[in-house]
Amino acid sequence: MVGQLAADSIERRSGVSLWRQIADKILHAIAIGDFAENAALPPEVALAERYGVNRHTVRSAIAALVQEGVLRAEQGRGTFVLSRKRLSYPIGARTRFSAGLQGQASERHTVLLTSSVEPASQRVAEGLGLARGTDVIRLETRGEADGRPVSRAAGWFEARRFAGIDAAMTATGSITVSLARFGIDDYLRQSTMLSARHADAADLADLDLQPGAIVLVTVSVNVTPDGQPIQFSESRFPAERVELKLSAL
Amino acid sequence: MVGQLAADSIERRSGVSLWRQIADKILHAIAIGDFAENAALPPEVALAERYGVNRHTVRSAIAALVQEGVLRAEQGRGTFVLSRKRLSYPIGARTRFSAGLQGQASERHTVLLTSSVEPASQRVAEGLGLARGTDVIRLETRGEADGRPVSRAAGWFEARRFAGIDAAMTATGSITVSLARFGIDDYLRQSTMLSARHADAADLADLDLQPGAIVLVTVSVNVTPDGQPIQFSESRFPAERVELKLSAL
DNA sequence: TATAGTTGTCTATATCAATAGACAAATTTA
DNA sequence: TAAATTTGTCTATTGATATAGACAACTATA
Repeated sequence: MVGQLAADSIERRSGVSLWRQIADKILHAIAIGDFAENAALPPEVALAERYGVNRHTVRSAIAALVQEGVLRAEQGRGTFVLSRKRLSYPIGARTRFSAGLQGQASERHTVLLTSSVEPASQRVAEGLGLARGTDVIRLETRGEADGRPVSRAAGWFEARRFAGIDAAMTATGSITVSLARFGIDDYLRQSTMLSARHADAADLADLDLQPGAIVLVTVSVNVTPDGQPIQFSESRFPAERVELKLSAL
Repeated sequence: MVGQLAADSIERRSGVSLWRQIADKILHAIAIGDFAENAALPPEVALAERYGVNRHTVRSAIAALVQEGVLRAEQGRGTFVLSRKRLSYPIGARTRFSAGLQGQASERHTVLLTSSVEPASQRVAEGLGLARGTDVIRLETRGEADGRPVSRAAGWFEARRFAGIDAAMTATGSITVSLARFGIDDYLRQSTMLSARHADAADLADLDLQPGAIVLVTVSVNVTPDGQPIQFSESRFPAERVELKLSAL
């Protein structure tokens, strides 16, 4: 006996199919460490009995997770866990992407996907303390750990002050280093709003998720030590691969 | 024109039904303030066209939200928004339940549901720095704002040190005040782990949710100013009614 | 080698989810 | 009052979801 899946029941006529709910439960069990890497899942008939559903329904759930790269099924042997526990992503006053993931993933980096200049929307202007419509630079980035996307972020900077930050980001691959080129040696996370929702079409593509997944969303403002706003950002994290560790803000 | 719903598409064959996805989108739009209280939703045919689905599918989504108490439909007139924006629940070093919700809800309180003594599980023991199996008191509470549940928490305290905290909680209705009776004038949130998942059967009952809803889950340890653990807790928040505001120390 | 245990595939059936169209009922507006 | 707009109800059909049972294919082990 290796792992223990939650025995609580599942909901019918909920708008969420039974196989999706069971897949979520298996993901959760793996995420909290109920199954070690390469551990065998209970046989399909046992899972079916535990959740009170047909074996084929369990198979649908497993098929989705195999498709997702979480499980590996071997005929005659069993079904095995491929992926490790969720990454624990730190959120704090001095959160820096790669620093906090040390020891959890052997390889990690941030990719700049697109950059553009646009007029500040209402919320971006509010966050940065600018007039609405002021030109801002938008950087779209993706954070990856061991080749899997673990975050997708959009960051906005005042265009006049940070002209060329997109090039710096491309060259250095780091927001922190890029900001240093503009004389920002230190910055703090001023405020963070946190919510969760179902992944939409953009999330599915950006984070390589399967439909029905859940994303955590943070909206935050970074400021200099003297309180001057420099960056407004919205980040999305796949809840099945990441949990957030709130440290001293 | 009053509100603006996200134009992005919805996912078919995802394990999450179209009506559930549309209900989620409407909830989100209300939550971020796209619709004022008592504002009219676009007519069903308009919504159906926007999402590329049949009118009856939109009606299923609306029916679920009416059932949930979020919308009110009036034949011949339209469909109207009942509930306000999400509560912004503060999470910080000194988070106290009711203090942070001032101004967002006219009435708020914490109800003690059950209390019991049990041997500490592995994670509770770890969090409190006790040996596994040590007796701990478990308090189950529900936070309500304007009559609607906004949180459901389980808190564990060392039984020997905090004997009678359940009675104090019943009498005072406040964890903070109860702890003061044991000489704890101040305490800090040491660490918080944050995740999100689909609501299970217990969440549905505890938080008065509809199947398919999403809950935010925090697991945290409170300590005295000199670092001594006093409380281990797990809280669940309905993502459709609450967002978390991570504040500074 | 035989047997038990496991995943894979097939057929069949019932129920839920989604589409389609028509019209009724209530409200607002011209 | 008449017309336009909107929600409510009904029937019918299609596709996805879930159940049920049987058996094949593969693996490990007695």
